[in-house]
Amino acid sequence: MSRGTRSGRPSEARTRLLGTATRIFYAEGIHSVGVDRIIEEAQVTRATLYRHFTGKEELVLAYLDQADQGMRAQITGARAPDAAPEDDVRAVARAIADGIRSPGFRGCAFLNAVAEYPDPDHPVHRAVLAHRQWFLETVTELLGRAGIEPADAAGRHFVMLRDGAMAAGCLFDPELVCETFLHGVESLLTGGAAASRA
Amino acid sequence: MSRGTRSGRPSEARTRLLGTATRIFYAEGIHSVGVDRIIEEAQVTRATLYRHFTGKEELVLAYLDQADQGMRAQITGARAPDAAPEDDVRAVARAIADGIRSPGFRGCAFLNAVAEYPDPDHPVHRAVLAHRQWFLETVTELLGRAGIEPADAAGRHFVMLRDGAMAAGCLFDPELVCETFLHGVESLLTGGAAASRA
DNA sequence: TCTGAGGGAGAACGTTCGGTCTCCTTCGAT
DNA sequence: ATCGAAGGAGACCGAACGTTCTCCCTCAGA
Repeated sequence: MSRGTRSGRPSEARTRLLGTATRIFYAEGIHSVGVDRIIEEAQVTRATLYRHFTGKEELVLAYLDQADQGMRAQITGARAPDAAPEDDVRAVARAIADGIRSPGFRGCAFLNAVAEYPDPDHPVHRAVLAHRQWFLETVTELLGRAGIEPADAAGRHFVMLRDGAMAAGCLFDPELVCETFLHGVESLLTGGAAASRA
Repeated sequence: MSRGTRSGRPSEARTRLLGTATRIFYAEGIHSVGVDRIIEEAQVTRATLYRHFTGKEELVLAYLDQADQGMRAQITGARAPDAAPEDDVRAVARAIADGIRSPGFRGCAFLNAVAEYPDPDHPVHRAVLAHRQWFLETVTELLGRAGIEPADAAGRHFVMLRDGAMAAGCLFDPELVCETFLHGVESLLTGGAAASRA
């Protein structure tokens, strides 16, 4: 999918371009930033952009693809090979909470993107759907391994909590959001016996 | 706030304008639709738009204000004066679920809007925050009346489920989303004893 | 040594953007 | 009867949009 340099790997200008696009798209949205902003901050010329990408849309898709890969790495990194399955779920939840608490958090890149691309047939919209499908399946499998039944309902519940936490994380107090989220995940794991903590 | 006709109420052109803007903004986003589209579909002229609104931004604010009023009406309408407090919560949840299931549902107008206006100082962003604050307080009060303690934590939990449901409602199967949401609300009300239904 | 891709610099393309303007008509209230 | 707001029709503005183009330089691989 990524058409880098003919001879070998990424190309420095392309890396700078994609990195800058990622930072700006995530922080400010997609439709509201023009290619001029991106090429300026990436310190490349207009021609360089269009040598590596067919247009802005492909840049957006590359941005989401990078975010997708980052999240996959984050999740596989959070799982411990010899831990209890429930602890893998907790680790994933903790990783999500850490992201929400981190400075510069601006919500879920995919939920933000899909808000700007409502058309279900649009490539960007489809990329979001594909990512979410993978995430749901991954979480469901993790919960099933942890013995939570029915696993698919639990997976949907987990994703719903996550979506709500990601959406509210940059609109409310992130600490309270994370507390609520982790609490919800815990009661999902223990079957609702975690209503003790404030 | 609404500067309608000098002599009396709304003015028909203004109503058409706001209705069209509401429909298009909700269905397609804000930045990606221009004023030309709106004045064309509202069948008014350019001058008429700028006679009733100072610019596009004020039109966006009016759109969100209308959505806010609609939701307030929906919630006060869902509450029954002589019902048990928990049933008021259930009624609100059911109203939300009905919205998600309805055709043309495209997520939460406020979450969608704030994804396009990340700047916390922007009037549109602030309008979203104000709406969400009202909603959180309203739900928290309802839950407190129902005897759910601590009410503020329960309110945040409810809002988190709602946000997740609204976000996923137009990306997954709405039926499953609603089922998951209502199930989550029920277990919030009964203290986690609602893990029986599939 | 040559060749061709990568990249810089920048002009230019046509389109759309949000917004302002003038001119004319309708119509209700004073 | 008249005055002024509401509205239609449409020209117009400068700016930004995404995109394509030419020209030149550099540098690594064949």
